[in-house]
Amino acid sequence: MGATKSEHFTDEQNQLAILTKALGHPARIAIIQYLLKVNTCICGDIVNELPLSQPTVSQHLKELKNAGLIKGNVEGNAICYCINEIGFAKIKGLFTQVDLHLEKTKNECC
Amino acid sequence: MGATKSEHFTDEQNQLAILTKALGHPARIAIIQYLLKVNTCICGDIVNELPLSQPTVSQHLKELKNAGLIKGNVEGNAICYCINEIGFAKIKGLFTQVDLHLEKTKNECC
DNA sequence: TTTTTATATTGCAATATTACGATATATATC
DNA sequence: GATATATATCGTAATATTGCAATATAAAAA
Repeated sequence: MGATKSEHFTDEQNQLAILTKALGHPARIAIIQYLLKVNTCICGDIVNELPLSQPTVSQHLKELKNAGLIKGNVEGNAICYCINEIGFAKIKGLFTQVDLHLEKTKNECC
Repeated sequence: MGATKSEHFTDEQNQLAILTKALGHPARIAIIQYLLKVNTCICGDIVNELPLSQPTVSQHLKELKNAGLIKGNVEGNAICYCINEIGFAKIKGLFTQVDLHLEKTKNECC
C-alpha cells in the first residue's frame, strides 16, 4: 500500500485535502508568504529567495498552481506568479466552520 | 534526497507547514468534519465513520494530535477526541494575511 | 481473575514526495 | 540565425507516507 484511498472520500474532502496538502511544505508556505509580502506579481526572483535549487522551486510552484493556490502567467521570457483567490476561498470555508463550532461549544469538552 | 530541508526555513514557516500538512489527507479532513458535525466530543466511533482500518485511523488521529489540531483525553476505556483551537488559530493567521492582501491589491495582476 | 472492548504500536509492502543535476524549451536580445 | 536568460521537465536517489495484519496495552465488565 501507500496510495491514499481517495475514492472512498467525498469530492469536497479530497479537494480540501489537495489544497491543504499543497500548503504542507515550508518552501510552499515561504512562496505564499513572499507573494503576500511583495504585494504584487513577481516574475522570477522566487528562486533567489529560497534555499533550494531552481528545479526544486519550479516543482513547488507547479504543485501550488495545480492545487489552485497560485496563478502563473507568461510575461515576456519570465513568468508572473500570484495568489489565486479561488483556492484560498475554498479552504476558508473549513475554517469558518471551525470558528462556528468553537463559538457554539466554547470547546468545553476535553 | 527526499527529506524536507526544514532547517533552512523559519520556525513559523515550519509550524504552518506541519499544521497544513496534517490537514492534507482526505481521511484527516473527514475526521475534522466529523468532529465539527457531532458538535461534541466523540469517543471512538470515528473508526466506524471512515472507510479505513482501525490502525490506520489511529495513525491519522495521532498525526492530527501531534500537529496540534485535535486533543484526545482518556475517558474510561475509550478516548475522547475534539478540536484543538490553538492549532486552528495558528493557521488562521495565514488566511487573514491572504485576505488583507486580496483587499489591498484586488488581485489585479495575473 | 478472566474476558471483553477500545485504542495504540509494530512491522512491512506499496506508493508518494523531495531534491537536484542534466537537459529541454521558449522568449528576448544581439 | 546565434546567444543569453528564465523556466520546465526528466531521471534518479533518498526519504516519507499510507495502509493493514498482527499484536500489544489498558481499562471495564463479567
